[in-house]
Amino acid sequence: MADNVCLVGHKKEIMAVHDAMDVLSGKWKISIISSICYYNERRFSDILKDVHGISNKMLSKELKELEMNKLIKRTVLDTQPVTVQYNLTEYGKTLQTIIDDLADWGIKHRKAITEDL
Amino acid sequence: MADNVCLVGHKKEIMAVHDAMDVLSGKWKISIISSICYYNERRFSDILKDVHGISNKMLSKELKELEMNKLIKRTVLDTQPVTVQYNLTEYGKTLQTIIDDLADWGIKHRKAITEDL
DNA sequence: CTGTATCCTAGCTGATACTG
DNA sequence: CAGTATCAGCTAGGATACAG
Repeated sequence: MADNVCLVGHKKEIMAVHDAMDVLSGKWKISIISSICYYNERRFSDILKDVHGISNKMLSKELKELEMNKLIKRTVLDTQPVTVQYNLTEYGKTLQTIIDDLADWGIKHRKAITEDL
Repeated sequence: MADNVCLVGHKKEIMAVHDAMDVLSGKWKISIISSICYYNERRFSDILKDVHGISNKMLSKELKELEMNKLIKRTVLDTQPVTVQYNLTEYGKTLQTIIDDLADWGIKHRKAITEDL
């Protein structure tokens, strides 16, 4: 068949998407980021409630990974008992567009599947 | 940017993101979609090469799920031997923005991590 | 070429309980 | 409140072989 159309290829874009997913993939990460993102700052137990179905173990693990990837910042507040605050870093905030788009798409998708049954 | 107008909460947005991720999560789906998306149409073996690291078993499984979710269309061509073409459906094309954003972000992220070491 | 069918293992994940 | 520890089941995912 004619492969003359695609001589150049799109390896770069596909790899870029892959790179992005390296950091964001998994069942929970994007939901966690969106929780922190929409509220600006969020505590452990808040996120636990926001992200439906996640366990404390998973949340803890995912937050660590996001922190390692410099997407979120963890701040321990000197209260009694201890509270911990999570914020997006400046770098994490660059994901805002993607989160917004996903929210938009999710709303349309929810409509699509409920109407389509 | 911060739309903290609503003090009550952002459950709706977070749920919407969650809904979107229901369909898109997993290690491979978004990469597969981006492959089909950038080339308009793509065959099984093409995607196998595009998406680095995926096995035929996984690809087969993920394609089925994407088809069930009406994001892609599968067309068997009457050639010898059989070839199968995958395209985004009109619905699948609504993901284009998200894919583009992810590609953009992925490129920046690649730069960020290579400079940061 | 486009898949299916097995087999097998690492690690993801939930449930529950526990610590500081 | 913010996690950690442990157990046990499930599934993602690779390797290989095979079928239409």
